[in-house]
Amino acid sequence: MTSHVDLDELRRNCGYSAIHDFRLPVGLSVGDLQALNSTAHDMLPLDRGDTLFRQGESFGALYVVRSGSLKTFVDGSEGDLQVLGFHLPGDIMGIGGLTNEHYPCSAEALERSSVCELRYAQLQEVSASLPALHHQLIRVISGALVTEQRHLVMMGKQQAQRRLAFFIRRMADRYERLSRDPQELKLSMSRSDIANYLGLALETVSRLFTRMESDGLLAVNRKSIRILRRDLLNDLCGGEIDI
Amino acid sequence: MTSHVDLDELRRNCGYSAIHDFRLPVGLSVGDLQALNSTAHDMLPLDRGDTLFRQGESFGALYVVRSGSLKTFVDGSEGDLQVLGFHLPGDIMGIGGLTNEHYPCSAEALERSSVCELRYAQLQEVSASLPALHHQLIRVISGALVTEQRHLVMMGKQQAQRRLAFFIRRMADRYERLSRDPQELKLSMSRSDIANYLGLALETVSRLFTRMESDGLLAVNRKSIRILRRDLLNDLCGGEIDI
DNA sequence: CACTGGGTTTGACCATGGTCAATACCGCGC
DNA sequence: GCGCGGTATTGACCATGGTCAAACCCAGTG
Repeated sequence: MTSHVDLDELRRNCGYSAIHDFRLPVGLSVGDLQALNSTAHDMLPLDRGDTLFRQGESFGALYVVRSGSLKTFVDGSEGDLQVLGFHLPGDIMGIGGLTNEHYPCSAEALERSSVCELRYAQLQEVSASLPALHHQLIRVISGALVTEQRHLVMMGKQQAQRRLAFFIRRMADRYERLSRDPQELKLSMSRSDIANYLGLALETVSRLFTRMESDGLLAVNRKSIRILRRDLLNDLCGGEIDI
Repeated sequence: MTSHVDLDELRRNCGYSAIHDFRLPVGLSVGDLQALNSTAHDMLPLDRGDTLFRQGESFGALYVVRSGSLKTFVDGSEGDLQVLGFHLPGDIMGIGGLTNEHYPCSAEALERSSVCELRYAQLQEVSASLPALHHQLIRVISGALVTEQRHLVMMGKQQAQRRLAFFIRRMADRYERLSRDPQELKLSMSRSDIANYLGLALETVSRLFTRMESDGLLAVNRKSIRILRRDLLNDLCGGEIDI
């Protein structure tokens, strides 16, 4: 088991982020964490619009967000594009590349962000001698799958407003996990990104924000969103967060 | 590497299905395959409507479809339900349960089907001594993630017709992989399942089928679909199958 | 400080596809 | 064979949300 001091030490370097997503409590000892940590390399910070990896590029590493945020998306041969997800600190990216040597989507920074790199070859090496880490890796990948399924459920909700409500609530949940104020969201992505993510038109999203504001549900100011009535938000979502 | 005879031998028992989805060429030797095979247990066949596992149930095993087909779906607390996928022979199910001890969705047979069970405890045991299998497991899970992303891309297509076209084409592709005739689909799921899967209304799907039929694209007879003009189908999808 | 430009909001209009309802079809058991 | 029940098709209607277009706001720049 890990003592507080050691975790705090790790927190300061890149490994921490990895640990955050390799969610504790895990079966990893302090030594294990240090081994894991040794596979993590810091990278130059990304500026808004910079690409971390591009769809089709050959796969080499997983990435963990340290600060800032990124989006992942696939683009079809004709301009059509689908945003797959938004990634906050602690999130792991590039998992889809594990199947077949190539990243199946692109990742782009939404604001100035830093990530660290887990070169897969090294990760494999380390985890070969650490069954706990191996299992943890599997859990993380499977977790990404479940996240994708949640996205799907959101897209299935026929009502536009429910989709957006769902989106906002999940953002708030993620903020809470990061021990940020879950009432006060700072959305780094554009309306158009949100719309695409939800399968809606950009204008619809904009309209819905103003509607929710005039319903007293939110206070919207550009990219800053304050949740005023969480209860009403939950009502809109309909159904609990069971999945 | 595996010789033909050995593969054929395995084909006869449950392991084959697993191998099919643990896609070859893999780094597994014949011995490895037999070890893998030893973890697979046949189960009593399921009848149409039978449940393989239920959302929320505690996770214990992965399942490989041997014959027939199943659907997976999540249901929210109020009647709303989302179909996540349809599973044909060779497909692995239950992967979402790896994250947190519980299946995040339910699985139900669409017709009389047989599956085999890979108890996870045993799988872990075997793969502990087989790095190749371990890596392969990771690839499979990641592959499931990518499949989910493809579903998402389909849901993102704004046009109902494009969604259905996409769906049909992917079904044909899967048929081809199973070396069935990819022109002649036997859809085991109901219109309502398809509609839900695509985020459409059941009536819309029905209408689209008849439209496509009168456009000379398909021949539709209830659950049997014959693809007459694959080229036109591809046109409808727009964009290539790049992802 | 004005100017420019991207992202955003708002409005008006209309098409796509959802809803409700009736009918048709097929398989199955009696 | 007949009737029944579930599934699928078809029709009519209308609401939601997409599209086009204009106005707006703020940030960054000269």
